[in-house]
Amino acid sequence: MRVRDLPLSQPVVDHFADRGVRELYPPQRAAVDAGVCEGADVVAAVPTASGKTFVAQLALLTAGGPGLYVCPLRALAREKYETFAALPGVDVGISTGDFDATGEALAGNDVVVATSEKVDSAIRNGASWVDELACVVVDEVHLLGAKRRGPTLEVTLATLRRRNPDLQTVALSATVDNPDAIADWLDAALVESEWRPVDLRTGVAVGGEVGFDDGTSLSVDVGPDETAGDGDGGEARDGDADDTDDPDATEVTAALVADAVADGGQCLAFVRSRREAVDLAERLAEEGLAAALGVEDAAAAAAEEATGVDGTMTGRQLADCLRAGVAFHHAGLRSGHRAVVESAFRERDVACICATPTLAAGVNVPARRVVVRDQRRYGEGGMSWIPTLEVHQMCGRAGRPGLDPHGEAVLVADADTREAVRERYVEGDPEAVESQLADPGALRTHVLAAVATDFAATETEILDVFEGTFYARETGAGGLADAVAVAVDDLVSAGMVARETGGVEDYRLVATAVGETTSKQYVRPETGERIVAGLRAAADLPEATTLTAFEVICDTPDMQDTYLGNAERADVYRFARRNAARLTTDMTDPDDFEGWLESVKTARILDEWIGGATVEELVDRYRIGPGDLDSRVERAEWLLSAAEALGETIGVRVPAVSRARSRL
DNA sequence: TTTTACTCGTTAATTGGCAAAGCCG
DNA sequence: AATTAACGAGTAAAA
Repeated sequence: MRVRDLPLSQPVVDHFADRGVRELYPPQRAAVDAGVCEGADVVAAVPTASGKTFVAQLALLTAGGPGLYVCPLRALAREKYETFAALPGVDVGISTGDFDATGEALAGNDVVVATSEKVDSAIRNGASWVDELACVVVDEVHLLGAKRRGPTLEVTLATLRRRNPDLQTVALSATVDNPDAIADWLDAALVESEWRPVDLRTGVAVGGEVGFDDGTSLSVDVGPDETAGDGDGGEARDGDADDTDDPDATEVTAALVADAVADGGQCLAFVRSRREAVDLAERLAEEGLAAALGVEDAAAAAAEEATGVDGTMTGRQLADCLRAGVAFHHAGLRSGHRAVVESAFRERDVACICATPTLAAGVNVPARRVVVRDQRRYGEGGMSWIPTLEVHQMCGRAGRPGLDPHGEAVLVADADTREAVRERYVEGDPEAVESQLADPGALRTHVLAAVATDFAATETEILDVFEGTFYARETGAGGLADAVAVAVDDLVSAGMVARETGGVEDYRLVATAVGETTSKQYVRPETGERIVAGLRAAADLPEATTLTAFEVICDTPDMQDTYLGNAERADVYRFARRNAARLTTDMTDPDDFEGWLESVKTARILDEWIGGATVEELVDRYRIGPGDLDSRVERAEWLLSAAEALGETIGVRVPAVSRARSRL
């Protein structure tokens, strides 16, 4: 099947031909056969990099009206926006929390790219363009199994489809265990495929020996390379002979990376934590990878760029690594640093990125070889195996179409774990996607939204709204009845929703003014409640300052918490005591004292930030990553604006809130 | 004999990432 | 639960 036989305009066909796209990949052909170009609903469960974006473009280009492309990450939204904007004759708009490309009304665009939360928010705020859509494409739809964000995705999609029954729905998923359930939910045709444009072999490494799933094997030299020559024996025995006993996972990883780079291929190495990503990068910097790849100059240029971002310790470490042809990548990095790393890797100026799982789900950075050093991670209830789905996404980054003969994914294990790792990740299937809508917190949020937008005025009508969700299709909406009743009660006692007598049944549910503002500002009900209480308390304080404002917004579930080390606890405690007159919480009062102290720490950081402290100072005074500071500042802006709106709603003015906001 | 360097064992600290407002005619 | 950083004791080598 050829591109020029599809119902696309000539300029579009030429556009694809310019990029070497003339023939369809098998999964794309299957999607066309399923009717993506004729308005059919389709679910495509295919590996990453097997041409999902093209399927999305087909659906959006052939739909008889405006289209919406929903994806989970802002960085991905940007990437797709650029891809779509390159299509001839297509007006594209983008709408994410941090970025509105046009500023002009999104109604005029042929295609809008947005995150799911942004779409949800647009619906709550009554944006008109969502009702005029002819087609919606949901990328990474398996995310509806995610704890917090999954419910948003399924409720949003259900609402869109309910308000617009003719809407064509195309959902793109990673390979999961139950794509048929997702297809069933959407009454869509299922396209399932394991096909990839580049072969992928997956193997398990023990010591320097790798056994791949296709029967081939690979052997690399593991051992400390700083030993000048071997065989001097005698007293130096501890120094250089430890390659005889179990080499540790880091050394095996280093050897695997060095081996691939010697062969001209780039690598990604995944580890468990941020610190270990940095440590591994520094270890690999000793390997002379920049020289092996012949990119010393370009690597030095990238290091210069990284140095230019800021003067933090992290920045210096990154620059040092980049000079050696290595990089690390995790959420503690500022976006400027991340961008340098990503583009340097794509330009082939960097041999290896040592990363936490950020990179697995993020922007496109394919490599010849992927090494997954750690397969377990600390979570609730101790150390646990990383989900198979996630490891598969890491492995899926191996193999650059047209550049590598095949991709290789290597899981590092030891003799004891070899079989467990093989069974779980090489032979094992990814997990099934399960709805998280029954989670009480998620339900409260979406019940409030349904009431505040006038979609529902009774519990029965709320259940109708949820009728179209994945949860309802899997379990039956009736299963939600009790949970919805509890959520309504919670919202009533929180003052977000009121019961009014009259109407068809004996009472109607209406959102209170506070409930409505909370929903429109897109904060959780618990956050709205906390802010309202905090504003009232602040108004009574004799000396409410910006610190007061920060304390209120940091003590909400919408602000991420900041790690409070043992060494700092006493210090933060003294700080809280000193500033008791400016805090809305009585120190003897909070049930969750630890959590509150963390909030105070965050508030303190933000207050020093608006007081003129530099990133460098805050980063080493409070031991947080530079990127963490940025993201907290961003959230604070949002939450302070929500606080202002709520203050106006309840008629309480706290000047400190506006002052804090304007100084951020 | 004193000082420094290094090894080894014990204990304490630390452990992913992600999104969210406004609509102004 | 597991890994690593931090610390301190003990020992060998150097001054």
